[in-house]
Amino acid sequence: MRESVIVTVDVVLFTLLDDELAVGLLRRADEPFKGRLALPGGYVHQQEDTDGLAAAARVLRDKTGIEAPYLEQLYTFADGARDPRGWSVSLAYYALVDRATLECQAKDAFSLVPVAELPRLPFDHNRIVDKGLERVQNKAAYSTLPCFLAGTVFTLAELQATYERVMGQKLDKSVFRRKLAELDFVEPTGEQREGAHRPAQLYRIQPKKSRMLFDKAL
Amino acid sequence: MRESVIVTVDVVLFTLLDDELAVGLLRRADEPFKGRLALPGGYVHQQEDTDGLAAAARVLRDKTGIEAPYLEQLYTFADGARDPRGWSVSLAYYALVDRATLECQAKDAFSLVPVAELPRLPFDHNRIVDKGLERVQNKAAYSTLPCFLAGTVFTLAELQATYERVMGQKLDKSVFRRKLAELDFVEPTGEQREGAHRPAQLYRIQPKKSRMLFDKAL
DNA sequence: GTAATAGTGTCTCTCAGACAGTATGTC
DNA sequence: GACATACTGTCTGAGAGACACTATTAC
Repeated sequence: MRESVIVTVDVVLFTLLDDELAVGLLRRADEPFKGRLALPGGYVHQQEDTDGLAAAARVLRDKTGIEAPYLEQLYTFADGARDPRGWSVSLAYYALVDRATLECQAKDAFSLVPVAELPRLPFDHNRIVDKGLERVQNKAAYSTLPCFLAGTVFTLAELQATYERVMGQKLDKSVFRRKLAELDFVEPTGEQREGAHRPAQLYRIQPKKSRMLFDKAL
Repeated sequence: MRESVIVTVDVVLFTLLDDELAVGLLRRADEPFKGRLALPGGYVHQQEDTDGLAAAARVLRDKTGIEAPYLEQLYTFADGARDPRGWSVSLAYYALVDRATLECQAKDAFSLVPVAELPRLPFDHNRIVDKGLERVQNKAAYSTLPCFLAGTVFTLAELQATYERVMGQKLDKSVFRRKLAELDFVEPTGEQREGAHRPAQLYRIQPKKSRMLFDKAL
C-alpha cells in the first residue's frame, strides 16, 4: 500500500539583526496562505535534488538568493493537520548567515524579523522556528556554530558578543578568551580593526575547524 | 508541481543484551530485500496515523509487539538512492526498551543483534543505526535516557552499569551517586534486592522526572 | 572469621568565574 | 593629560575524580 504524501522542505534562516537573532521570512506567492509571511519553503524536486539537504539549499537559493554557509537538518514535521491540503511532511532545515553575506546576496523581497517579534505564521511555522531556536541555543555554547553569524573576520570582542546574543547571557571576557585559546579554532589574520580607540586584532575561523563540537561549554 | 514520494518510518530499537547495546532486527516479508534482516519499518498510513510519532509507534507495535516506553524522532533520511524504488523519505525513530518489557511483549520472529556485530543491512539502515548510536551515546551522559534500558526498578549499581554500557566508559561509584543525589530523579521503592551478599536498595525513576536533561555530565 | 557487594567520607587538583591590572589607541 | 577599549594576570571557591573507608549480607 503506497499513498501519496506531500513532501516539502522549509528553511529557518537565522541571522543577527541589531544584535538580536532574527529570522528571514517571505510573502507566499501561492495558495494556501497566499500573501502571508512564512518560512521559505517548497516541494522536493525528485529529478533536481539528490537529497533533502540539496533540496533545502536549492529552495533557499531560489527564493532568497542566499547560499548559506551553514545548513543543517532541524527536524521533520509530519502529520495530517499542519497543511490544509492533507497529510504532509516538512523536512525542516536551519541556516546561519552573517549580515554581510546576507546583504550582498539577498533578493529584496524578503523580511528579517527578530525572533521576539515574530507574527503568527501559517502552517506550523511558529513551531518550526521555536524548534530551530531551541536547537541553536542548545548547540551554541558547545560549538563553533555562532561563528557563522559573526562573518568571515571578526574581533574577539565581536565574537564574544555574538555568542552572548545567541546564548542569551553575558560571558566573562577573560574566561572566554582562555577557552578560545584552549579550543584553538580561530587564528589571527594579522589585520587590525581600526576604531575610536585601541585597535583590535582580527581573527578568522581555521578552515579545517569550522564545524567543531566541544566537550565543555564556552 | 506535486510529485509522489514514498514516505516510510523506520525504527531503531535499542536494548541491553548481555551488557551490550543491541538492535532489534526483522526479516523483511516483502520486496525489496525480501527475507533480509532489516530495521522494523513500514509506510505511513494517512488515515490511521495522526503524525510521524504515531506512525512509528504503530509500526513497532504491529511488527514486534512492543510498546516502547521511549520513542523519539532520530533523523530523516531523504534521497534518490536509498531505495531501489526511487526517491524516498524515511522518518527514522529510535526506541529504548528494557529487557524485561521486551521479553514479555515481543513476538518471536525477531532478532537482537549487538551493535558491534551488525551485518550489512539493506537500504541505508546501517547509516540509520549509526546515527541512532551516535545520538544515544551523546545524550546518555546528559539525560535520564539510559534509565529506560534499566527497567522499572533497579539498584544503583545496575543503573551505573547501564550508564557505563551506553556511554562506553567506567564511572566512579561515589561520583555517580553524588550526582544522582543532586539531580534527584530516582527514588527508593523501599524494597531490596536479595542476592548472594549484602542486599541493595531498589530504586525507580520519579514519574514526573522520567525525561530529564542535565547541564553537566553524569 | 572471610569474601563480596552496598554504600559513605575525604583529599586533592583542575578549572570556571570574578575582577583587577596593564597596554595602546583617540581626543 | 583623560578616557575608552584591547588584552592579561591572579585569587578563590566549587566540584569532579580518586580512593580509602565503613556496613551488611552469605558462607
